[in-house]
Amino acid sequence: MTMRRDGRKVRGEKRRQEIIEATLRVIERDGVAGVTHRSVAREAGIPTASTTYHFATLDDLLIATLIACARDMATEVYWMIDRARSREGLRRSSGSPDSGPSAADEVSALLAEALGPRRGRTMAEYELYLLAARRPSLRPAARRWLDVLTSMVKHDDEVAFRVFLAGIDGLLIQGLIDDEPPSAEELRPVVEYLLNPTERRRRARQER
Amino acid sequence: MTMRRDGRKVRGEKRRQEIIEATLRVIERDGVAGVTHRSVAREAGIPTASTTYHFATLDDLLIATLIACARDMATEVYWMIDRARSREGLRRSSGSPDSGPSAADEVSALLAEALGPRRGRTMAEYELYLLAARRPSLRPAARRWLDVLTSMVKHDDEVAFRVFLAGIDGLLIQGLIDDEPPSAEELRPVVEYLLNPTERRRRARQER
Amino acid sequence: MTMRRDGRKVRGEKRRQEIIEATLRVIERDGVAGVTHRSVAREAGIPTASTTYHFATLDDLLIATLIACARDMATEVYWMIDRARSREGLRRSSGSPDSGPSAADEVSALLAEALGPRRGRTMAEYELYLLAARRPSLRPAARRWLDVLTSMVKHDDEVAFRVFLAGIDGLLIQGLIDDEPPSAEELRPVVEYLLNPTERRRRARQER
Amino acid sequence: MTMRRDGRKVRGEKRRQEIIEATLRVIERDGVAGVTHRSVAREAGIPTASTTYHFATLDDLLIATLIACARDMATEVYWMIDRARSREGLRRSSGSPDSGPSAADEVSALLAEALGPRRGRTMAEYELYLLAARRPSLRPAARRWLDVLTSMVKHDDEVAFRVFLAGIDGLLIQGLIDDEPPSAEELRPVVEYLLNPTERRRRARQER
DNA sequence: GATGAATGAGAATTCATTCAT
DNA sequence: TATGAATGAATTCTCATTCAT
Repeated sequence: MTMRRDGRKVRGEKRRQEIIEATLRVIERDGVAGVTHRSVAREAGIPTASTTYHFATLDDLLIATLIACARDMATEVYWMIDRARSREGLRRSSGSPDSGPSAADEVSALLAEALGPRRGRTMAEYELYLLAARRPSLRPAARRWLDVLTSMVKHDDEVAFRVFLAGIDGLLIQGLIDDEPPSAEELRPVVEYLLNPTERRRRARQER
Repeated sequence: MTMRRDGRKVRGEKRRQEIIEATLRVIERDGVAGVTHRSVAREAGIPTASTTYHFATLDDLLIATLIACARDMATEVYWMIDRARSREGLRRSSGSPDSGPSAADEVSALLAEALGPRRGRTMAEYELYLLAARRPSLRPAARRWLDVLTSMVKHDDEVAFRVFLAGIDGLLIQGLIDDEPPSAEELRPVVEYLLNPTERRRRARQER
Repeated sequence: MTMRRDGRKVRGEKRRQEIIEATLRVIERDGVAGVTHRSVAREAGIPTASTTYHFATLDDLLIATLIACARDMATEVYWMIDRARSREGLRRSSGSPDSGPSAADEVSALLAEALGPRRGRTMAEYELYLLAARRPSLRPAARRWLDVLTSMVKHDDEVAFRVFLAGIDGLLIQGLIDDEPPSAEELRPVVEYLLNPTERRRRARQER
Repeated sequence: MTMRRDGRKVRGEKRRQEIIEATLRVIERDGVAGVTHRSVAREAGIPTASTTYHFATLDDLLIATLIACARDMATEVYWMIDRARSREGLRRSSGSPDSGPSAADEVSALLAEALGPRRGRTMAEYELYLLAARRPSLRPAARRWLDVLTSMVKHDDEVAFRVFLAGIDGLLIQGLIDDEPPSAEELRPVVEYLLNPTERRRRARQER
């Protein structure tokens, strides 16, 4: 078994990646409606025929791009949770329960970022949702981040967890139509509320 | 002195309405991407030039349609709340606190309807959100239903109310990418939680 | 015989004038190609149907405008010559042959103005020439200024006069494609030569 | 090692030439205003999309065509002068100063031809002037024939030469709005005057 | 008379896709 | 494999013109 892969294939794969990245940039800038073989080729600085060669139909291109986008998003969520756990672990072992940012702080910051600097990307992700609403084949991709979260977070309170997931989506989509993107501070109380019923309960129980 | 308006203007206004309604049907069926002067004219059974006459650019057409859509939606929410209040008033005066559907039942039913029979319309509304995300001029329209709710419902707990609004949006958009539209029963616990977390908690404690 | 004219007719005539003026502005700005019933109506701030009412076809509109333009131009040339003659008469009677601007100075200044501040108008006039080249009915209008000059200026040297007329047109059209409009100073020697080659030569000989 | 170029590019270039030639025919027939992607395709006997493929915008098409037209014109002027020089050289060496057509004869004949059989082409050239007046990028092309003449003809009298160039343009454009194209005979005296006013006057004096 | 509505025609342009090299 | 050329099919949009009020 040799590791040597056909150089052409490697290059081809690279080209595919370039195209997908260019497509994502186009979606961020102009929305899914702005995606054409030509606009993507223009964005990537390659010949039009190259996009049609690697993605015969526009659908192929869109699906590949949106799946890649969902994959990235899921990966990010994955690492985010992973980092959060590490920190929590450290915190516990060090016996300093109150130091460092709380989960609500972190989530608020992430939402603020999604609605501020990464606004284009967030819009692209919701266009993915909407496209998936019309095309069943895209639905698994659109559900990816929900799935990752669901699988990684232990949720003793099923309902509270579903509310949390819905709340995040609602905050994001509503944040997209605010005239000014909301700041982390503005979002924090709501996020806290979403995150913390359990906590509150736990605390409530401890208080008893 | 008569209020007689120029008959031409009246007919023109009627034609505009027809076009807007046809556009909404196209959006429900094929999404915003499916809207063209031609497809709308086809749907309305009128000449193409008639759509371009009344809405010179595609944007004019989309904006007018989505604003009309938002207006309808807001009106609906308005009446919905109004009916709910009447019922509550009746219930109170009749002294039968437990009869009739609860608020959670009603909201769950509405959501299930939005994701089932009225799925196309719901998708159209979220396409409005997304378009508004890119076009500030559409934002007031996109916020209409939020505004109506905010103005009509007394919310002593600001944060809980914001969570409720976000949660509804999140449930709807997530429901759109479910393979099977969720039933009212599946939605009910989450809605209940959104409507009255404190209550829920209290009950939960009592059950223990 | 009463002077009372139908008020409506008067107003109609005024409207026609407005339209023609707006058309000329459009030609100056965008060329003959930019003239449409609609663009003119837009420019004049009146309903589209008003332009089609007063000028049923585009040709009617263009012809009327270009004839008006030619009329203005001819009138201007007429007064220009008239003023020049008055001045010359004054100068002669006052016995001061060298005071005041020479004919060459004046013509150079006029050309510089036509190529500078009045560039748009000059382009419009040459568009008239070109349109007249294709439409015999416009030719008399296009020849107006040549005719006025021919009829007003006594030209003992027929050939020299024809050279003068051709030279002026040539200078103007060439001036239109210069990157910088030529100044009166740059034009003066050529104009002087066109106006009085014999004189010029004689002087040159005397200087030797 | 062969110079073999990609056959596709060769064919593409050929197609471009065909389109440009068809465009020039359309301009000669109907003027710049008659040029549309469709009319040109019709004239060339090719699909409409082929014109839009090779010249994405109408402007690209017009500019390419008018530049080609200017190139042709300049080339013609070049050879014309070249031939004139050869003849003059022959004449001188043969010691027969008066035989053959004079320069004035030749220029008059050329002008008459430009206003008669080649009228369409001449109009096209002046449409180039006018388009160049509005678009700086076309000006170098529009000035081509002036430049060629300027560079090839030795002109000890700068002013007289500028008058000559302007006069030619003036005669042509005025000839275009004559009801009957002027004959070479009618043009000759003026051309003679333009070519050699000094000489002419001197001769006139000697005759007296 | 003036003007909004209406519409058939056709403009430029863009596109997905196919083909040949 | 990669890419220019090519083209049929739309798409948006503009227009001249007609008609009814």
